[in-house]
Amino acid sequence: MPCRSTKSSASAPAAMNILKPAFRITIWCWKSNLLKETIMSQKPAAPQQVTDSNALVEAKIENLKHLQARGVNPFPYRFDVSAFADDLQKKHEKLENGAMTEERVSVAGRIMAYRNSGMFIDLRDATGKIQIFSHKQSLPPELLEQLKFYDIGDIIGVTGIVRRTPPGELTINAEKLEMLSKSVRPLPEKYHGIHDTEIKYRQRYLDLITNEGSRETFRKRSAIIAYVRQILTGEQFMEVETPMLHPIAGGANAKPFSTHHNALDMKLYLRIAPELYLKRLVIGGFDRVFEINRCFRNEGISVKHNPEFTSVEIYQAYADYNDMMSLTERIVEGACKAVNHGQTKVSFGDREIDFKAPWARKTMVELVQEKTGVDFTTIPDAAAAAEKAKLLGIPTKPGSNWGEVVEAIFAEKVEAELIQPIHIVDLPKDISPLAKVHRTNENLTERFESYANGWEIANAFSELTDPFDQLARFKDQMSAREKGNDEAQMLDEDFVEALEYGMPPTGGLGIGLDRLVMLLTNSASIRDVIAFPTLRHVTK
RNA sequence: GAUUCCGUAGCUCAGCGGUAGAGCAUCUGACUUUUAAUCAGAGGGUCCUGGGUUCAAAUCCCAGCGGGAUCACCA
Repeated sequence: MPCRSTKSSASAPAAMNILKPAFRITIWCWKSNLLKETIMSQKPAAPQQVTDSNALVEAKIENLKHLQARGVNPFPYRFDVSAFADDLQKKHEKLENGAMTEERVSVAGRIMAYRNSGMFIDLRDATGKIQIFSHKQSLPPELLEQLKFYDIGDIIGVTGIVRRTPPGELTINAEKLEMLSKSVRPLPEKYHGIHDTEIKYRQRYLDLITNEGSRETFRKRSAIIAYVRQILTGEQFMEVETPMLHPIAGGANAKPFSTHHNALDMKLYLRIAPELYLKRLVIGGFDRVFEINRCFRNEGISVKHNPEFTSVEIYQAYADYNDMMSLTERIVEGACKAVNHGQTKVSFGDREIDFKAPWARKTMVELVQEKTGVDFTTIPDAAAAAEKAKLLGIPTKPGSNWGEVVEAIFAEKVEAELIQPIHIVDLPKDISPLAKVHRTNENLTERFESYANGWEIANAFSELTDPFDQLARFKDQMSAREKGNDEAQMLDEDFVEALEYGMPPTGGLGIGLDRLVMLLTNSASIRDVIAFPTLRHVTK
């Protein structure tokens, strides 16, 4: 807890005793360390109240009091851990059943199971599980006595000798036990764990304590992000941070969250994309930058959408969208191997997806033609294209431009069938205001979106570097906004000015990391890969 | 936002008009090389909330709250 005040007090320690407990906390903040320790070493108030109570809680509090009565602090400060469960399991993999070692270790973790009146405890730490054996042969009588007051859910430290029991369980023969934190609430059922999705999301810690699958998902999420960082820094990309509070919400077509800065009396938006700031850094001379970023979009929540989500945006000067395709493949294939035992194939539901590079590449209009038989490049007029779409059974919004019509048909007819990884290339200019016009077709841009499992997982362009064209595109977006499209982009004149100083030809790439984690962990919902997904607030 | 399904003990779930149930967890005791430990016993409920129908509602109907799924918007 931050202690911001340096103010000292002349109050004598003795005076503290007459203060009510709640008031003491306030005072802690301005005390010297010495005085703080004096206060903290005082016996804490008898713990009798939790936020709500029942017989199960009371039973644990009783055990806590028993420990205190024996002089045990149920919430001590530290413990010297010398080994982790999984390391021990691996190290002694070949230890024979019934064999002893001479290795004395100290482990710490949560009691997950308690058998034979505590003689056998399953202890779990961050890496895995190990059994603890408490017996009068090695454990002093007073500790054997304390063991009665240990409960499932308590966090304890254990020191002892590693052995393997005759039935084959790697075990520590406890010579010393130490209560490290008393749990006063019952853990969920040990066999089934937490199934209630609401508890899983609102009290993620309970999900993590009880469900190995959830722990594994979040470990893989971390490994995937670590891999992305590793491959990019290995290729001389520089990790940077750009603002999350934007005076203009740019870089994507989306509804922003808005807020207000009091001191500046200024409206600010939570960023919908870091794109325009990252490009400013490229203009500044950082030729290869990336940001693993949280974005915020004030839109619907679904199995694939959370209001805040994580992506990585990458910019590489002197590269184009072809380079970005191969970079996408390197990142995704490599991340897949990193969490999938070196394999490029993963199961997702009843599907198998193979991320092995190179991926297929097809243009958007080509795929639309494959599905509908209509070559929309021969119908460049928006109204005629919309008419054709209607004949295909896909109504478009009135006033849609050509690109929006093509995109709508693509979304309706093609998208869901893009199961194996594929780059959809050369998207319409109308829907790509930050991408460079295609070098051979003025209605298209050098932009691609990568799909897998029917989901967009990456979006990239040869970045638009021409300030005159960029200004024109922004103006088109502005007129779309005026016509009621509240997701059209805002005009960012400062960004155009930056382009006027000269931006090198640049390839830019964004990858949705939550969706990538979903694919690589066989997770059906984005809420299963975001530790604390956005939920409605509930007051208990 | 629309449609639809769900909400019962701390957890996982049965019950679906007629006295509120099981397993785990908890408590008491037994046992002591177990591993979803076992054995004997006990306690534990706002059946999400509020209305309604009925002799009788956890159960049927309506509304609300929360959650899931699908759709729309979107990545």
